[in-house]
Amino acid sequence: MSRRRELLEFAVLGLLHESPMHGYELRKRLNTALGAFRALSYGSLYPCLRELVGKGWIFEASGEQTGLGSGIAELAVGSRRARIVYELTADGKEHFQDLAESAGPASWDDEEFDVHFAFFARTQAEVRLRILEGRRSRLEERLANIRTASVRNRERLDLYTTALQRHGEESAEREVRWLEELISAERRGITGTTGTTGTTGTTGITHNEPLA
Amino acid sequence: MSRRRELLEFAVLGLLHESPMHGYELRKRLNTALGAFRALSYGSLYPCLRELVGKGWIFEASGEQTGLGSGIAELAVGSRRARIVYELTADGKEHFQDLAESAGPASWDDEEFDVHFAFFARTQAEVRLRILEGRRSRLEERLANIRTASVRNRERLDLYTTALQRHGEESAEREVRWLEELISAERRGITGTTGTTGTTGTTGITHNEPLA
DNA sequence: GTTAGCATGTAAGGAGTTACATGATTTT
DNA sequence: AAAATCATGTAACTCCTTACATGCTAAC
Repeated sequence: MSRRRELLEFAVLGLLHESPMHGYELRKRLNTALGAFRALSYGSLYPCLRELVGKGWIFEASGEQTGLGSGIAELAVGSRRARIVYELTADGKEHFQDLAESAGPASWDDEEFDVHFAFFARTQAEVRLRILEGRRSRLEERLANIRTASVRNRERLDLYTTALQRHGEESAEREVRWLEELISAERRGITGTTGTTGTTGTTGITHNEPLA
Repeated sequence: MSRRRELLEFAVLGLLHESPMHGYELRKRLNTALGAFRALSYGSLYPCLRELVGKGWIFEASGEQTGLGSGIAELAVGSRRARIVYELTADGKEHFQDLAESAGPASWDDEEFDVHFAFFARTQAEVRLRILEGRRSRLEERLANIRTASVRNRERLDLYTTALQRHGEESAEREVRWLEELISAERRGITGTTGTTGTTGTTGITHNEPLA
């Protein structure tokens, strides 16, 4: 199973952890809230949901919504089309915790980081710190590369390339600062990241069309 | 042909426009300089090169590098492995110009924008302006979405989600400012974007591991 | 009355990554 | 002497997007 697919499963479990949802809504949330899945198609989502059901991590619950709370799934008798609402099972919750707690080098990547971060509220403080630090050092590597490159190229580049390079450098710098604030807040045991003054680019969030 | 593949072809033509290169180096440049192709594999690149040759946009030239300038392709007799150096044909140059000049809504997307921007030096001023403006309004849409969303959610979100949202918002704001500077510089006819003070996130550059 | 949005799916096809194969050369 | 890097390629497998099919409901 591809890393991307695993990430999708993780994200779905995370969203369902907040509250039960049906596919359509799930997709909307994934498209808007998480940067990684802008442009996720049903052709990806529904098969994924089926698999999660098969694994016993989620189950189909009824469509409570509109009229009569029939209680059983499949067809919401009265009103709109049968909405299949998915809910986490006990196993699903457990599996989600495992995933949230497992932070490796892959988690420092753009997409993974965003998803992990999105579920920080349900992640252990210790793991949060590890992820934030891993992410920071990843960005610092990048910064180092940019800098040596810009030294190496001295004058050789046209103005636009230079502007782009600069832009990237400053973005990375700001994100490092942002992370540093989060890290020190985390170290103080203060989850209250109220200020969040300096921010930046690569949380990938900029690439989102947030909550429509 | 997928949009992504077209973008790759565009990027390859653009890089070869600067100077002839062989596949291995081409890949390095794509992985580092252009954000869109971090993690491009040979399995994608070589087939792409073959197709470009087939279309008559590039051709295989000799591996001048090490020893004897044999002049003919295929095997660099003396030294290292036969390096196939690719070069643009006249048709290729023309086609590249066409692509560089064609700016539609797709060009406002993250990846496309980055690639287009990378070749701005060989793009008409008029087109540059159109792309920058398109990109800006795209980002402004996003900003509007973020803002209405954060109003809608008032208090409902945990601290991390809020921090993330904020971070995204500020990133987008900075990039808009960056674009604005570029746009006004462009309007003044001054290509000299010397200052580039305010920058930000989503040029996607932050997501790069620039020039190794 | 018609368009747009809600809601769930399937099938086909393309596209790209992964993994493998090979071998020279430079660095450690 | 080994390991890393240069250098080119192929094949299979997987995955995802695209497009289609269906039908209800709300808004215009």
